[in-house]
Amino acid sequence: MARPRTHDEALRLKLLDRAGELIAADGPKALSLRKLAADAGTSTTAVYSLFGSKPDLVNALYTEGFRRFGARMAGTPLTGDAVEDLVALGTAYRTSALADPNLYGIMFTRSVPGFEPNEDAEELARETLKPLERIIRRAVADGVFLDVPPETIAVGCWAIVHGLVSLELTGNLPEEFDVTTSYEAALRANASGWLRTQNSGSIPS
Amino acid sequence: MARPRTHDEALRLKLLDRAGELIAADGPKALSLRKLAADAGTSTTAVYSLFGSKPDLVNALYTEGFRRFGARMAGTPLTGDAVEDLVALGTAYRTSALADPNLYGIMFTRSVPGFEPNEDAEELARETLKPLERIIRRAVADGVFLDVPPETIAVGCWAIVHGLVSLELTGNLPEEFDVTTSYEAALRANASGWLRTQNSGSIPS
DNA sequence: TCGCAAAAAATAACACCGTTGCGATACGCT
DNA sequence: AGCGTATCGCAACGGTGTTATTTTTTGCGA
Repeated sequence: MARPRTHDEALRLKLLDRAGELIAADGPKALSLRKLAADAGTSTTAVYSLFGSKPDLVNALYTEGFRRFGARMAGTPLTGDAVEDLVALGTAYRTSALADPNLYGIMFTRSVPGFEPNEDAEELARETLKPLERIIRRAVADGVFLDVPPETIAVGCWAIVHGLVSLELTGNLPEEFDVTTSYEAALRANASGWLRTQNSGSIPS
Repeated sequence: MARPRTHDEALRLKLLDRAGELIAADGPKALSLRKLAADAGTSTTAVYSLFGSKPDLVNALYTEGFRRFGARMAGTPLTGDAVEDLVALGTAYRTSALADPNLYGIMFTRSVPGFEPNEDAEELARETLKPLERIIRRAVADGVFLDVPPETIAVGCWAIVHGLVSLELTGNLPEEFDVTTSYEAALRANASGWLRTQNSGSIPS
């Protein structure tokens, strides 16, 4: 039997590229397969051959977003001081989000209605949080942080950065708010809250 | 000249009610004006007479959501202990969100693409956070919390609850995760991080 | 009471969307 | 070389939000 030619990799990249631009420019609502195909000089059917459907195309964007995000996280220099390192990772997280807010929306706030990441993509997403977990696990083992399940602390740290960034991106922060300074203070307060020496007994394990 | 009759309030409530049900059942994507009108036994144009557009209808849902949410927040009993009260408010926040996740999405995560709340709705939303600010302002004034701008602390507290709830609702938490317990621990750790007695000098004002 | 201006709502159209049959095409393998 | 199949353009289907037009309903002034 005959073998098909391989998928057109150049067209695939071009579509992903244009899709990213469309979303970055006018939000996820503005990503239409017809506009995308016209921009790329092809037809909507090509998208279905290359990706399967619109959600599958978004899944590819999601994956690429987490690849870049993971690289940024893994590349932040660490000092060994748990609190400082958590602040540093949190700052890298915000930098990533502000660099492409609409991509952040796809990755973290389900901003494209029909889309849910597939299993591979979710696995990749989980992988990017490994540096966070490593820091926390060691701080707990060293007795620097409270003796609670490291996942609990990790989720708490993820939540504060995600919450702050979400509020900032959706415009829910006060007008005269010094975001950068307050962001760092909130991260440091949150991380400090898990310190063992300062909270002996105040948080149940 | 002739005076117009007032808007049909019964139909207005019926449409809002059905819209809430549709969104609660199948998510914001499933809210279609045609389905909504058919359900209510009317036509799509009625929605335009009563609300103006689909985003305006969502704005009404948003407002109603914040009215209920604000009542829940204002109704939580407080003890006077800042940390405990912040945990209590945070728990009420989560309870509210879990009661109607899709409404929460409209209110806090812009889950309906074209929609942005109008000025009145945003003012009402800000109003619901007043109990939070009151607690923090007093704790700072009493020297219980660090001497940083109360808005900074308020945003941090809002961010942790919003972050945790968002992660839970989007299914980003680990499988075997005890949400309720960890949620409370994270809230308590975050609030404790702002205590003055335990963090003297570690956070810049 | 009645009529009339104006608001409300229905009908039907428009432009757009994601998706999918259907043909035509171009490519890899025998 | 030629067959078979994956790929892709065309056109259609059912759906969306919105709007122009027409009809109905309404409440006040005569």
